[in-house]
Amino acid sequence: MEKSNREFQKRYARALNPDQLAAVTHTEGPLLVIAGAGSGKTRTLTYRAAYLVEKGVSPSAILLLTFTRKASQEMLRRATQLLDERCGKIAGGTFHSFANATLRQYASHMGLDPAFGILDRSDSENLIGMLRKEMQPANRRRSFPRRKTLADIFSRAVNKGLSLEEIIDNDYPHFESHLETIGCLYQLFEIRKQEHHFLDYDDLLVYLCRLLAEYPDVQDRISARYRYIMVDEYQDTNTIQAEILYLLTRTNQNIMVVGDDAQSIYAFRGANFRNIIDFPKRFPATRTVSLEENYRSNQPVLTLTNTIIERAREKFTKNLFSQKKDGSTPVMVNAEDEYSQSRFIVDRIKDLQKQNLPLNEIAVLFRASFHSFDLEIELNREGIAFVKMGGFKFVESAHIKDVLAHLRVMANVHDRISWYRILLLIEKVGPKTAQKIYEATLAEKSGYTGLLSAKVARSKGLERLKKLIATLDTQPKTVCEMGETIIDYYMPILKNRYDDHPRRAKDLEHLVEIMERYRSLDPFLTDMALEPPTTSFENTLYANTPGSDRLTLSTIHSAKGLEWNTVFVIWTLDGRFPSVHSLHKEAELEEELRLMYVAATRARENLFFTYPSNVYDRSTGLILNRPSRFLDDIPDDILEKEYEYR
DNA sequence: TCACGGAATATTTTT
DNA sequence: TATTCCGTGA
Repeated sequence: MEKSNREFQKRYARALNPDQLAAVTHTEGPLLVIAGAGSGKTRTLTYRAAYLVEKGVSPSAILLLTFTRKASQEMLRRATQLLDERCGKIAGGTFHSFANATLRQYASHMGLDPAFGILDRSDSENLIGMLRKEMQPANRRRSFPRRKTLADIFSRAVNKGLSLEEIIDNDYPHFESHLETIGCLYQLFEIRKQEHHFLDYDDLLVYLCRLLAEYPDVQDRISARYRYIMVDEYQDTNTIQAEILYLLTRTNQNIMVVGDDAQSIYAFRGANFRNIIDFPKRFPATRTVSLEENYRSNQPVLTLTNTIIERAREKFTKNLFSQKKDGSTPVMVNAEDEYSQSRFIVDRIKDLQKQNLPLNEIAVLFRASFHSFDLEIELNREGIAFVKMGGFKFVESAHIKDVLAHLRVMANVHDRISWYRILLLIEKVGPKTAQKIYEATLAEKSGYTGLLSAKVARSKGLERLKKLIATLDTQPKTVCEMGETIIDYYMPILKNRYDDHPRRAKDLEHLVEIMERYRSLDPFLTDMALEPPTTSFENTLYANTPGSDRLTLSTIHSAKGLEWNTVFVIWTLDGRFPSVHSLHKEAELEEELRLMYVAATRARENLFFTYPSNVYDRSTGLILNRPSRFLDDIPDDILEKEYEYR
């Protein structure tokens, strides 16, 4: 036993550097791992999961929490490769999926229907939009926030644990005059969610937190069950999530959190990077390990990124270093205007292609997704293939949501949002008619009889819907069969509404493939809300096709965790990046700085920044012509300046 | 009551 | 670029 244990330690020591090894083998008590960009964070988590299991810990006693389903799946997959099948049994998932599972189990404690539905972001927006319209007459006067903005305000208030008033004062001062109406709207939103047994993303966390805090017996049971907890991207947790973790460590303190305070870029969604800074205070026995060796970038890139992050006010100091000493100095380019900026990118990409660098190895990153519009035009003109990331997701697209809405009314007749959605697709049916029908379905407690009894003008479209609902209602079917029936019904609508219906029809085929994996409707719908397939059909197609060589365009947020040989960061213009919105708020300015850091640390070898001059900013009336303050006075030997690209 | 068209608007978005 | 929102006319 003793010998095999030493063997086993040696094996881990060979695969990891000393800091990584320290993190992996520290199993008892709180552990904070500060993992710099490119320092092997995922590797460390993966090895630690395998290490625990190899030591004899039961996989079901390990809880691995991440922010995306993909991240947790990937880690468990890699751990399984390292060790064996047991690693697949580790309880892994997102905070939200963990909350979902736990709340369904303990629904009665919280006064919830165990079959509660989940509202994704656009569902919430639709619901808010409906309520907004109902209140309309009161707010004619001045521009009232759009439904999306309202959803933002509500979500931010919950995630930051602040009042609506505080959020509006801080982030939306121009809506101050509407404070009262917004408050009413929020209450209506909360009431309607409860009436319909819906939880939105934020509710999942809030209810879980309350469950653990208010029911010590439940807290005991759950916290005893997970003896080892690991959390990825800890810098992006919000206050509620940190509280949940704290509550989960009641029976033991074997909690490991991994993150990089310098890469905290989600504060606008309520992430609180104080969580990582304050972790040692919350868990006084904390051991802290810093991973500072970078395996991604060459030293010139790291020297620059270290310089950038140097300016952050509050941080765990770390200084990344690399074994790859050689490389060219990052370059800052001043372009005459937006068009020249795009030309510069295109020209440089062509050069790189001539040097046989595949497009897959190049990315153009930017602060806001519209920053790439002009460049996209140029790329199209030049025939350079690209993918834009961070845009629309598969399940968020209208046609997918349309089909899902039909399934959702089958799962829950009271689902007003989905009823309205499918009814408004029908010609000659508007909000009023939809409302009448919805009320009739409520009274009849059945979609089919509701449609029959509603006192509305007959229409061809409605007759078709009646037939569809009747079929779905009376003939028991698998999820997949229901989906196909609905799609048959939906195809004429799709063709009518969208010019690009062939592409969208392919998405629907893909949806059917996904449905085949499910035996019943409820888990399917839950997964669609909580763990949706991340890529659109088109993207998966290209990602799997060898030889598909495309440039990546991405917002910096969506680029986190990724890397390329060559990275261009465009619009590094003061007022755009940092954005004018943040110039007068220190905390936000700090976040912009970290964002610049994240952008720059994506590059392995070549790193370019570009900014156009003489840009007129409509909102402030200012002419913007200075380079980003984050890069402005960096010495030439660290960041080379190339002036005036025309 | 609905459909349609033009104008306005937009930071970032793991669930 | 794409979506939302609102006014207008049928």
